[in-house]
This record gives sequence, structure tokens and C-alpha cells, in this order.
Amino acid sequence: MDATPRSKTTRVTLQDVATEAGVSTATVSRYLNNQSALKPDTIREVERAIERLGYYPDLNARALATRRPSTLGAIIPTTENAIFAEGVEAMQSWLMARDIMLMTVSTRYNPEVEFEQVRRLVAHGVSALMLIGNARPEKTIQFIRSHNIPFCTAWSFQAESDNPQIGFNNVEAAYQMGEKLIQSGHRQIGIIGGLTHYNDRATDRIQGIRQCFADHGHPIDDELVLETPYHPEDSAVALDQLLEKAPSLTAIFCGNDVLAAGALHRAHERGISIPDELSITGFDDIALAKILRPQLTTIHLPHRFMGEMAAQALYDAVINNEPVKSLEIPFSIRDRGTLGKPD
Amino acid sequence: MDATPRSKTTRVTLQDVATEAGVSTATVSRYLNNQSALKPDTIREVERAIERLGYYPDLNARALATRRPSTLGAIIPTTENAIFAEGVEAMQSWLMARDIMLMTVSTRYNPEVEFEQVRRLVAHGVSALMLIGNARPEKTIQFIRSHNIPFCTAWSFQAESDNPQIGFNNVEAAYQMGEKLIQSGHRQIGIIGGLTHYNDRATDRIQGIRQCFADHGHPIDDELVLETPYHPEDSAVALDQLLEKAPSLTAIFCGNDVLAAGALHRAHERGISIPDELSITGFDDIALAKILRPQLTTIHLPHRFMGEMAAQALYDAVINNEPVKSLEIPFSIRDRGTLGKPD
DNA sequence: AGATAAAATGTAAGCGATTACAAAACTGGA
DNA sequence: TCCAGTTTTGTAATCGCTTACATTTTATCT
Repeated sequence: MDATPRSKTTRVTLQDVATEAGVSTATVSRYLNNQSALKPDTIREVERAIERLGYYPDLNARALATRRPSTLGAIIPTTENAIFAEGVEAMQSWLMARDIMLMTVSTRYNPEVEFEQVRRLVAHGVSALMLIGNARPEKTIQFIRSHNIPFCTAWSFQAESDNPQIGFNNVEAAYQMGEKLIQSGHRQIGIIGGLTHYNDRATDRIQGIRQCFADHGHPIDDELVLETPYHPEDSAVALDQLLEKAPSLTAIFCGNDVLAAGALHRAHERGISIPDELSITGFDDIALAKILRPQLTTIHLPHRFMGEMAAQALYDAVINNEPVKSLEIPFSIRDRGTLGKPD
Repeated sequence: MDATPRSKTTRVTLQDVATEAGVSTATVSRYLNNQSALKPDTIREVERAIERLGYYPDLNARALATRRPSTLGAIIPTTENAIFAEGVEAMQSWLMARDIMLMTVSTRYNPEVEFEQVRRLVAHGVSALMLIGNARPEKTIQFIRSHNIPFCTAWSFQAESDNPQIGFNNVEAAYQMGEKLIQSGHRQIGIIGGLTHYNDRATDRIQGIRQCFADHGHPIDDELVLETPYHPEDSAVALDQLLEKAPSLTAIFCGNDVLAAGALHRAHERGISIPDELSITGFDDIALAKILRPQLTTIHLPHRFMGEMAAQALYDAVINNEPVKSLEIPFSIRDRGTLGKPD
């Protein structure tokens, strides 16, 4: 139950246990791995030695010796974005149940930092990697491939990409939201999207909505398409700009819920009634979406599920030594209170 | 620039580089560590070999050989709670700048899981640990101590605890918010706090506010103190219950911003005007606080800063082989729109 | 030029595990 | 009792790196 305290310098090793139990290191190792090959007496002996010494194996040394996968890596833009935080957390618990450690690092949306993080994780010996989205300098994927590390990208699924992907079709989702807007009677809308620089999710969402409106004969003017950082304040400013440029806008399509929240907040401040005078749509369906007033009409995505699927895909690939299998995740629109009909 | 692809089984090792460069492994290792001891010619030679082979060192093997700290661990309840997500992210970048990897895992507020995670991280060789708060079964800290792992707890600072702590005084913060409520004229308030089971932050906050009202002669009845999970929906239900029990309540003290948001939302649904008919206060000042309507009156905490300080404290302890130094972090009240005077 | 000190490199023993392969200890049957 | 066939256990090499110590090379000074 309670381990005997030891001096700072020494760590209890397999060797120590072996000596204590009066057996060889091989035997102790066998105890740790496949007990079946041991005599009951020996098992008891080793067990007690371990107990007495408070021994626990050094996982890194083990990884070195076995060269069996023991850690995977996940690289996300930022945990500040709840969709990634949740997804990665789900990944982690899925993997942990299988005795795999997940190392998560973030890039702050900077592709150079991402590259550095990839190197770092690879150096740390991760046996597979998950990245977010498909937009990045070529060298990154090249590096991963050249080191034969299985990987997948997630939160995006693009038919044209040849990366293994566990994600959803951002273009299509935005397109469907567009159709919903059009059905409701909106003809002139503005867009507040996320920063598209090396961000295919942001890019695709904007593309999807624009495509939709163009297809229906109501193309969206370039100047009504704004990009802002992932902060409500920026989105608030963007709303002001949009409304200045085109006061007749009847709806704002936002690239994510945080931006939608910012726009909604500003609209309220300006005394604009939502959705009567202006409709606003979000994307992601984070927890926040349901506590706004009115509740946000947005696109729901199973973030945790996606994380689990990514974990599974990588796990399978690593364990069975197979290529990573892609998987397209379905989305659905949550029609709540911010989408109405224009007067 | 571009590494030559290698077969699945082989990994480029120090040995390979040595052979390629026509030197010994010791020399290559020296190149990697203290170039100063090498002849310029040799440096160039090794450099080229590394380049050609696309070599990068195995950090785990290095850690095994040097037994120098290379990873720290952080154990948090959940990344879903933005305050931890942010704090840990800040920790991570601080450490990464010093070539230390941070392994983050979560416990879902379960002390048994936390214990397991501690074991796991220790087995993975982290040289120090950060935990959240001070409430947990004794065996956890005992285990950490018995293995001579430096550690600190964070997001809580309790004079009575003998853990090294990088945090703030939750009791005091809640107390001050209480004084603000009393100054504003509130005499009868309800509390919606987080789950206090093994959660000293939640416990202390509730204690602080109750103490304050008691000190001022308006003790808060037990039945007006509710605990709920970290979800707005639960808080909404709690608000209903509170209002049913005591319709004359003039303010609700919430244990964190998420609960405040939930209460606020429900209040709106019930047609209660905030802050005119009811005041609501939050705690944490997460991003959400500023986009609610009205903006949330809450307690601001420098979460990222706290993360960095924790990183620094552990780093210093590990590098200089000293005990971890505690640090009390200041908080401040952000008086925004949800706290008013009762009719 | 030769001796000596300083600088640069190499050799080999770990770090804490796993795992072929070899050796020893048990079986049971004739 | 003895031997072949199993089981159990031990020996020692290995994983990829670092580093004390030994050795070689180079520089310095009479």
C-alpha cells in the first residue's frame, strides 16, 4: 500500500526488484508482461518485492526496449477553441483505456510552430500523429511521411486531399446552412469568417456559403466577406463594418459560434432585434450556443466522437501496421433562435 | 532540407550519423550537446551527415541516459473548463521555450482517476507535477512525495495547506464579492456553486460568500445553497429551484461563470430582468463573461499567468533541485452589468 | 627538434527495460 | 532409476543515447 520513501538519487529499477525477490531481471520482466510463464511461487515472490520496493516500470525505457507504440501525438491550433479541447480530451481517454499516452501541443494557428511541434513530437517518439485540417506547408506532411509516421488530419474532410482524414465536409455544411438561409428568404447576407490563412476549415466554410448563394443567383460581394481572429470582440467590430457597408443585410453567416456570439452581442448593443431584424448563424455548436439569447442556430458536430474516431484510426493503423483509414463524419443543422425570416 | 525516406523498420541513430561522418558516437553526441569541444572541420562533417540522413535525436533515449528533466506533467479536471485549458496552454509554451515537454491529462473531477494519472505520469518519467487544488485522498500526495517528485497545486491558495501552491485565495475572493453585494444592498441571496466533492475551489468559494453574509448579519440558509455540475443547464434548473424556495431573493452568487451564464439564461427565459429584478455574479472571468447580456460581473483571474508561474515554479525546483516555492496570485473584481441594487 | 601541455577524439560502460537463447528444474513413463 | 520432453528461470545482448576516462593529435615553448 505505502511505498517506502527512497533517497532522491535512486530510482527503484527492475534490477532492484529482481535482487529483492531473488530472481533474475528476466523473471521480473516476465511477471510484468506475461505472468502465465511463471510459477505461482515466483509470482508471489516478485509481487511482494514490487510491493515492498514500491516499484513501477519506467515506461520510456520500456518503449526503448520494445519499440512498441506507447504514445501518440495531437497537434491542435489552440485549446482555447473548445472544439479541439473537447476532441482531444476524448481522444485521450479513448487511448488511455488502451494504455497509450497522448501528447497534445498547440500551435496558435502558426504553421511554422506546427512544423516545430511535429519535429518535437516525432523526436519524443510518438508513433502516430493527428493534425487539424489540411492546409499547411508541404514540408510538414513530407517530414512526417519521410519518417514513416502514420498520421491523420481531422476536423476537415476534403475529397481532393490525399491525407487520411477524420473529419467533415466544411464546404457542404456551410452550403446547407446557406440553403436554409435562402429558404427563409434571405437574399443579401454578410459573412464573418475565421482567418483563412492556412486554415482550410475557415476557407471551406466561406467557400461553401458563397457557392450556395452564387448557385441560387445571389452572389455575395467580396466586401461583405470579412475575416477575423477567433474572438468575439473582433467579430463585433466586423459586424459594425458590415452594417455600415450594407445596412440592408438581412443575415450574417458566421464561421464559428464564437464569432456568432460576438456579432450577436454587438447587434444587441446596437438595438437590433435578433432574429426579427437580423439573422445570425453559427458553426460548431459549442456549449455556449445554447446559453446565448436567442439560442444560436448553428451546425452541430460531434467533436468528442470525432476525437475518438481519430484516436481509433491512428491506433488501428499503428497496432496493425496498416494505412490510416479515412472517415467522413456527418454534421447536422441545429435550428434554434437566431435564424428568422427577413421582415 | 529534405530527408531521404527510409524503410519502416529502421530509424536513423546516432551510430548511423557517426559512421556516415566517419567519427565516433561520442563526437556526434558532443556536436549535439556542446559543440565548443569540437574542431570546426568535424562540426562541418557531422553537420552534413545529420543533414544527409535526416537525423534527429531520440529524446526518450536521451532522457534515459542523462536522467535530466525533459518532461513535466499537469493533471487537470477537464479541458472543457476554459480556465484550465488556458492555464495549461500557457504553461506549455513557457516550458517549451525551455525545451521541456508538458504532458497534460485530465481526471473528470474524479480523485481515483487523478491518482491513476499521477501514477501514469510518474511512470512516464515526468520530473515534476502540477495538480489542481488541494482536495484529494491522502495517498495521492503521499505517492508523489514518496517518489521524490517535486509538485505544486494550483488555482487555489490555502494558508492551511502544506502543499506548495501557485494559486489564489478562493475564500477571500468570494468574500469580497459578498461585500460588494452587501454594499449594493443585497440581504437575501442564493448560491449556485460547483460540486464541492473533492473540489476545494468550489468549497472555498461557497464558504467565502457564506462567511461574508454571516459576518454582516445575514446568514444564508442551507437550502439556498445549491451545488451543480459545470454545465449551464444544471445551473438553470438550480435557479428555478432557488426562486421557488425563496421568490424574494435579490441576487444569486454563482461559483463560476458557466453557472452564472446558465442562471442568467434561465432568468431571461422567465422574464426576469437582470440586474433590475435580480443580480447575478460569476467567478473566473472566462471569455464568455463579456459576451453575455448584460456582461457578467465576476472575479477576474490571470489564468494564463498562473499557468506560467506554476511552470516556472516547477522548472526552478527541478533545475536547481530546490523545494517548490509557493506563490499567491492576486484577483480582482470586474464590475460589469449583472450586479445592481435591489429595487 | 623534443618534451610537455592542451585540445580533440575514441572506447566502452551505463541508463532501465525486453527477449533470444541457453541452462536448469521439473515431469512422467519404461 | 534414468531419460526424454516440458516448464521455468537465467544470461546476456540490445534499444539510442551520454559521458568518464583513455588515447591520440595538435600546439607551445625551450
